[in-house]
Amino acid sequence: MMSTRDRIVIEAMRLFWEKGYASTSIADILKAADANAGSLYHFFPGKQDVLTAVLDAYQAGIRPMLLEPAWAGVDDPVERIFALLARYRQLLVDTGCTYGCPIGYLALELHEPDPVVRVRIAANFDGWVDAIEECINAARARFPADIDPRRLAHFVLTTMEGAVMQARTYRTVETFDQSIAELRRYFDALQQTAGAQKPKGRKK
Amino acid sequence: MMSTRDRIVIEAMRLFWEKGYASTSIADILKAADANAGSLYHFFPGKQDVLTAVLDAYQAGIRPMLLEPAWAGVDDPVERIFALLARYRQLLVDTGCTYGCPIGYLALELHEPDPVVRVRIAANFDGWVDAIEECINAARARFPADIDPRRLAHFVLTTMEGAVMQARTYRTVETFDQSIAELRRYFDALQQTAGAQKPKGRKK
DNA sequence: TTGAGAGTTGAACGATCACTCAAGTCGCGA
DNA sequence: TCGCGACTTGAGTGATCGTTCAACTCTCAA
Repeated sequence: MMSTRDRIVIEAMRLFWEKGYASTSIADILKAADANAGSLYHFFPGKQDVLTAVLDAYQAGIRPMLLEPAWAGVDDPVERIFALLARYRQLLVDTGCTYGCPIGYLALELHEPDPVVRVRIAANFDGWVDAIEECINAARARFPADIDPRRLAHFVLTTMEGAVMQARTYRTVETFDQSIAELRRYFDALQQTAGAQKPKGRKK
Repeated sequence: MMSTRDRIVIEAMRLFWEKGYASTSIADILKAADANAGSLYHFFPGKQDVLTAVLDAYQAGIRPMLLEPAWAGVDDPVERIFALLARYRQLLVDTGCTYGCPIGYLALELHEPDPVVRVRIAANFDGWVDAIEECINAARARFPADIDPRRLAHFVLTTMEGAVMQARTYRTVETFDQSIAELRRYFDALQQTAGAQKPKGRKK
């Protein structure tokens, strides 16, 4: 059976994702988690502590909930990067281009966040970038020697977050697809420069 | 003399930029604009109408307040793109990496915004992308024939917004600089492919 | 001089916010 | 069987939210 604490965190994850942090009231969380105010404040000193628990839960879920499903059946490291991006595309399609990356959402909403919160958002980004960097390093030989794998990995995150933001604003996956297409072209150009070894398994 | 209505819009622009829409109260705006509640509601039916007025003001200011200062003394169209990005970099530096693009901020904060609001955010993005597209078209001969100028312009916006988001999260311009550096490398690769005509005036 | 409309004043409204707390239920070791 | 700590209950707190409104001042055309 799921504990009250877990139910609160899970429903808060969903609500922060759907409505944002500021627009989600404690009452919203309590109703969704079928709990009372006293229970929530028994586990969490305040609303912000619910947020930090949510961010910790996201971070813990990066590999099992995000990367592993996205990478199932995809072996080529570079294709894994684009498989992950395709995952976000699917998220946009499934929600009518209204819900994007929950972390990026919180990153922009909380303008002057408590360091406790900001550090956790940064940690989530780091976990994501780590995964991309692994892929780039696994295909290191295909890229020019002077590229910086981590810098390029950050650029993939930059593209994803920016593309999701535009897709949500325009309510179209088209802008998302076009940004990813430009990123693909950049990757192709990089790999072409280095000599284009074993480009295997590219879809479509 | 500046009218009460103008003062309200200008202070609301600043406050929405600094604290976000939801976190800015009517009382905040009234205090900053030195006005009373009745005056605000004389000009605006509600808080959301203040927001639409702010978005209209941003859109009207794109050329005179953003593009013209950024492009002063920069003639090369491609360098104008990066001069505009440098403008956002300066904004980050001046504010200790806390304030980024006000439109991107609102775009993510308002999750299921009234169409009236969403259309205005999209219009702001469009105005920005139009400017970039003009630059690309002005240097059309330097790029491969099969690139889509508007698509590439959207990609510049994608990069800017994503880079600003990360800079704010990490509280460093470094991540911003690195993303822009990757974009520069992409532009260089594109122009190299097409034959590299007249690369003039690149700084540093 | 007068009247009317534009603009201003600021107290007050009900709703909702994050949060508190005294009283209660429950499981479990002693 | 007892007692204690973990957890739950839900009414209630003051603060703040967006918004209303009747009364007021000011400007200027008639």
